[in-house]
Amino acid sequence: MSHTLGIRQAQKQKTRQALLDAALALLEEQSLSSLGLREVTRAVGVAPTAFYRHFRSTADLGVALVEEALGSLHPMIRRTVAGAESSDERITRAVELIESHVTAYPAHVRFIARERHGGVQPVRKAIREQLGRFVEEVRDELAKDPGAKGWSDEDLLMLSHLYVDQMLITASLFLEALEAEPEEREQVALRATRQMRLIGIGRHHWLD
Amino acid sequence: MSHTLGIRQAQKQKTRQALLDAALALLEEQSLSSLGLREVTRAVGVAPTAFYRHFRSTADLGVALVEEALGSLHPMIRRTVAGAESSDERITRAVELIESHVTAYPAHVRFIARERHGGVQPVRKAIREQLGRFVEEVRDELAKDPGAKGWSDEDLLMLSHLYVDQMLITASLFLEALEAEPEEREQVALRATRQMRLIGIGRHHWLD
DNA sequence: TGTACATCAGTGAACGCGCGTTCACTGATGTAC
DNA sequence: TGTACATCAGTGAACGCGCGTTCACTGATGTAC
Repeated sequence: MSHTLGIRQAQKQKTRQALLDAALALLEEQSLSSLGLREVTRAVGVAPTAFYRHFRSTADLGVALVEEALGSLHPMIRRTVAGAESSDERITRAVELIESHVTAYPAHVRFIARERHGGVQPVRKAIREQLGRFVEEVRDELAKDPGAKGWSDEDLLMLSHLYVDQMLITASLFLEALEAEPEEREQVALRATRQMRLIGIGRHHWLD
Repeated sequence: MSHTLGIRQAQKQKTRQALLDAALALLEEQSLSSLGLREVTRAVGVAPTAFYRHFRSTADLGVALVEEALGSLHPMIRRTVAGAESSDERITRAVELIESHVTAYPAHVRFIARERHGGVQPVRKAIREQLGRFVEEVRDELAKDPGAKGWSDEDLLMLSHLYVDQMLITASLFLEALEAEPEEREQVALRATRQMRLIGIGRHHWLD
């Protein structure tokens, strides 16, 4: 499949992406379980029936959005954790990375935070699976660290869950602070940094 | 107001509670933003218009549910944190308390987890306010501990946020594991215990 | 290159349905005397 | 205690509206020769 897409395929992909983008925008102010198929097509400017050429239902579209949103998070998480010892400098950099990701993809972050425990089961499942993969990746990263010597696999998993959850919480707080005063964002950053530092200290003395 | 409610008031309260209960049950499988007023009244067995005698809208009902759900959580959180040093025994007891609360009030816990980042703004706000009060209560509890000597208010707040978020995450994991094998619940308990222990260690060495 | 046929993304009319909200109402409960 | 009037939680009909889904369609794009 090295040749360019045909005109027809290219146009289809474009419409599909427009549906995803419109849905994501509409989801800033509501949950997926109340998102209407006609709302989405109206926003894009196509007939309601065109929706079915791309998705079976809004739940199906939601699952596609999970891939899109967490695909864009993937590289960030690895970078954030890589060599994430308790060094203050590294923690600061990690928090900055989270903040810049939220600034770059606020709608994606909001979507994941909202639907992680939302009312649409297949979407919750897709998010759970993706986050599970993140946890494993973080564990693999942590295992590489010399400080992980003597740690059981259970211990490494416990810590990577803690890190992944902490990142999501921090991302969600940055999101809330996006339209607020810069001092509020700074406060979120400071608190998240302290929490990461405390976790780092606990990590350092875990085997004492 | 020491006398018993009149028959009329008592009946009204009963209907109101029936609406809240029915809504909570319906919210196990959907989000508040897609919950219909007619759904709720149908489940209770009253006319749709009766709804307006109690709530302006489903969002208004949602705010009432927040009070109900987090009111029932209040005593638990204080008990969980009181004297929450890193002693393993106390951590184990705290995790057991969370598990038993989730078992006793699964629908309330699910509602809060779902709507904390959900699509209905006034409900998100109500949850944020209640959780903010929890954070302050936990901070006050922590400040009493002798180990908190030398801690700044910022540090205490940072830690109480960490504890409150950790409790919510753990509650949500217990919820997911409710209908699963007992081993899965046990695994959630073990992991949460280790995480609390790690946080406790970090807390202990914070001022080193 | 040109022609004849196949594919299929998007259309537009039509459907039955449940929604939120209004309104005037009823009849049990509450209150004043 | 009894009577006459006020209150108000719950009713039921009616409304206009947007929903998801079906269906036969169109016309640009793709393919075979």
